[in-house]
Amino acid sequence: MNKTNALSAFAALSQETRLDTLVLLVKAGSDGVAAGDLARHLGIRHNLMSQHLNVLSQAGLIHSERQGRSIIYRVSFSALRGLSTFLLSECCQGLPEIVGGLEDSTLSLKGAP
Amino acid sequence: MNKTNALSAFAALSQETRLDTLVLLVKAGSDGVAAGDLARHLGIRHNLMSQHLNVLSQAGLIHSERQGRSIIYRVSFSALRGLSTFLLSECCQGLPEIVGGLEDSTLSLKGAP
DNA sequence: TTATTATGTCAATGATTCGTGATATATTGA
DNA sequence: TCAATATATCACGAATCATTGACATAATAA
Repeated sequence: MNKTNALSAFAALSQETRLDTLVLLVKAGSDGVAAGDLARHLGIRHNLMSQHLNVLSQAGLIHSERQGRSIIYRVSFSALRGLSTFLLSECCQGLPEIVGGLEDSTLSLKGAP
Repeated sequence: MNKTNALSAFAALSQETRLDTLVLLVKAGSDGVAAGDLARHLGIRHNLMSQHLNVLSQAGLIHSERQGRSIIYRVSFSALRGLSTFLLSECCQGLPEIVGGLEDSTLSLKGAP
């Protein structure tokens, strides 16, 4: 994840519908979610959904795969990991004042059932 | 850091000059940097710099303080920490596939001289 | 094949954003 | 006080973005 990728990713996540979409896809995990289901969940039209999905795709944050007449979208774990690393290492420079102890606040989630 | 704050922060960081500005301010730490020095460093006009600084301020990512005729800008450690937590916990849901082992890649920086 | 379902693409429009030029405010020094 | 320095604000045009409506494509079912 270089600066250009990160800029695209930040831009993609700066829009509420797209941020909501990403969270839905993260929660769905490797199952993924069909484009239509995403649109229904978010209460937006299918063509607008399609365009937002395209932005997230271009940013490399999600991938898609056709399954029958549906198209299943899945989050890219590696891209999200890359973005997280970029934020912590490049932006925050790994400063303890910022990232120190961050592990704990995320570990609490990781341990939850 | 709630969703609205995070959206503003992502928007602020989706522009190259502003991302560069934030990194400069993180590197400067609690010393901060004067607005004019930032503009000179980044090779942009002072009024454009001022507007970008305003966007970062509105997003809560930086603060300013007048010092003589200069205005010193400093990064908000807590805001950056909040944004990092939001990304890891809310967006990535603390999934091990994404955030597992992230500590190590940032710790390596923290330890560097 | 025809109809239906699921999704994508294109063009248009209003809203927002980026960068510039001109002007205004605050601080310091002569 | 007057001039210089440092920064902010305002107004403008160009560019980009979000949303809509209309049309296109792909897969399945009748």
